[in-house]
Amino acid sequence: MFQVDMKSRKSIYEQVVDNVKELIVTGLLPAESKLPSVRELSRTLTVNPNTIQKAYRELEHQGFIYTVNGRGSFVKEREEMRFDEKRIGEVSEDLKFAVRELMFMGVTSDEVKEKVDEVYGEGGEEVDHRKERE
Amino acid sequence: MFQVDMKSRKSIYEQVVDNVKELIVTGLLPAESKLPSVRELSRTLTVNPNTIQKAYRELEHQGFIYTVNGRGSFVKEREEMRFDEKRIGEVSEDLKFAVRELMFMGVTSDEVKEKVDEVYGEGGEEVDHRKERE
Amino acid sequence: MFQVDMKSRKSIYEQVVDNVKELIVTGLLPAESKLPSVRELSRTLTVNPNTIQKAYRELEHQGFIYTVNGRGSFVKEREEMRFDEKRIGEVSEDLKFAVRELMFMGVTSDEVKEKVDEVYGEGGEEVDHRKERE
Amino acid sequence: MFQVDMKSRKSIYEQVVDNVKELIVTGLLPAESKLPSVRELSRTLTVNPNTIQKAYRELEHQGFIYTVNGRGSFVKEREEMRFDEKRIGEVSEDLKFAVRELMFMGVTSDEVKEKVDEVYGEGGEEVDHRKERE
DNA sequence: GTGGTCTAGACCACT
DNA sequence: GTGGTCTAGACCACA
Repeated sequence: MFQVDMKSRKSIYEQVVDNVKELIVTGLLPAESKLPSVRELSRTLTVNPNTIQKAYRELEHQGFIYTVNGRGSFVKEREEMRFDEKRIGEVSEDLKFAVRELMFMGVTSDEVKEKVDEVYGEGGEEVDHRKERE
Repeated sequence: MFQVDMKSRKSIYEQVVDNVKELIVTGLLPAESKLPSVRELSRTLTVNPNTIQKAYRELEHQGFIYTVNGRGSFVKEREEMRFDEKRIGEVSEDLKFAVRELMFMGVTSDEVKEKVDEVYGEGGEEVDHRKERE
Repeated sequence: MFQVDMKSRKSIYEQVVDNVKELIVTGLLPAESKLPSVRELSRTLTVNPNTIQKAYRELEHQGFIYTVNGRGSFVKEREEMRFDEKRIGEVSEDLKFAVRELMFMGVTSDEVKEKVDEVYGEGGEEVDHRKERE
Repeated sequence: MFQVDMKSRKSIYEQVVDNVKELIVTGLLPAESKLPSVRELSRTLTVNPNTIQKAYRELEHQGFIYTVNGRGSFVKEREEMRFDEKRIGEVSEDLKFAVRELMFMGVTSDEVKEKVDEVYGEGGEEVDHRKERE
């Protein structure tokens, strides 16, 4: 479930951030579930606890998790993720950056939109919980 | 035509690389056209020549330009550039990662596609490379 | 009447301290009234008794309550509490610090004062202590 | 200009954050001015470079400064501080917390508002630059 | 047990 | 020179 690639160009803590984010966004880590403790994950991945803590703090900054001092870190409720215009702006920039590169490599606008639809297809059943329960 | 943003978190050499790529793909720098010399561009942008040197080496490495000792650097013929599927796959993953996060924050599929269109709008008339190749 | 937020970054014992203070200052816990016993409150809030113990000690230390062995803890007479100017000065500095940041972010003086009024609204009828002393 | 109190209950990095923030908000560190380098400030204050870096990163997260890799950290233009609702919400909570405590200690609403006005008085001439130039 | 902070010291990339 | 990352190991507060 958790993994880092020591050979990656991405820094370790960044990999952890993206890793956890992915798990949350795809629903594998549901709201209110407890993340592994800093020490535990650091043992699992055999990296320094400080590195994990840095990752967790970043996730907190980005609004994905919350941390309680003597108890651990937990996934935030989606409802409690305040609608964060700033963060949306940042991610939109990342998006555009990737789109530019794809355009650049000859990928058409329609092909990109197909990829977008794929994602909205994956998470489709997660988007509106009420639908599922009916 | 050439510009760098001193306030960006991106390193200067990376900005130069992206900048030149952009100019090539949009056709502003056509095949076989000569790039400014390292010294010249370093003066224009008021950055260290080493930085430009590094950017040109990277562009050569990525297959966009070629350098002839004593004469300068030139844009390759498009036929000689090949965009590998591997890179497209990697960037597609980046794209999906951003899309998932936007979806998670409540951005709709249509809004994402609007952003995609904005990028393809920037690029202008050069949107579909295949046309040219025909 | 008593409550703690398990998701808060504030430590539980700090929350209990603030909670009790609030009840005292708003008059919901009048002078000489008995506080719930450590064990009772720890059951009510489902937290460790040590945590409540610590909170009560802190409240005693700050001069809000007093404890009689074997009988329990009680709210002090207001005349016996004294709020030192030093503490008021410190909190005033915190206040100004926050106000400066809000000002910096473009929040107007009137908007800040609205927020102040909201707080004084919460407190209700107990707004002006001097009245009582007369 | 910069200082930390090793005896303070506040952590060192938090003191640095508040310290720098204060300098920025009061205009002593104008937009685009360069902050001392991580290493330099760490020598000045005789604390570990990591501690300073943590403080700087926090300031970046909060939108007060920006950092360029090989060049250093700089104060952001006020205009570039995107209107950050989330941050305003956080600081508003800090504000209310202080107000509650003041209310609690018998300070009247009007007295609090006086303090607010003091701050807006200090920074008054900074608020609208155009006024000054006329 | 948990997270939070701090130090000392190392290595890397970019300018 | 600059910041960015990482490690090892220590101490504290809180539950």
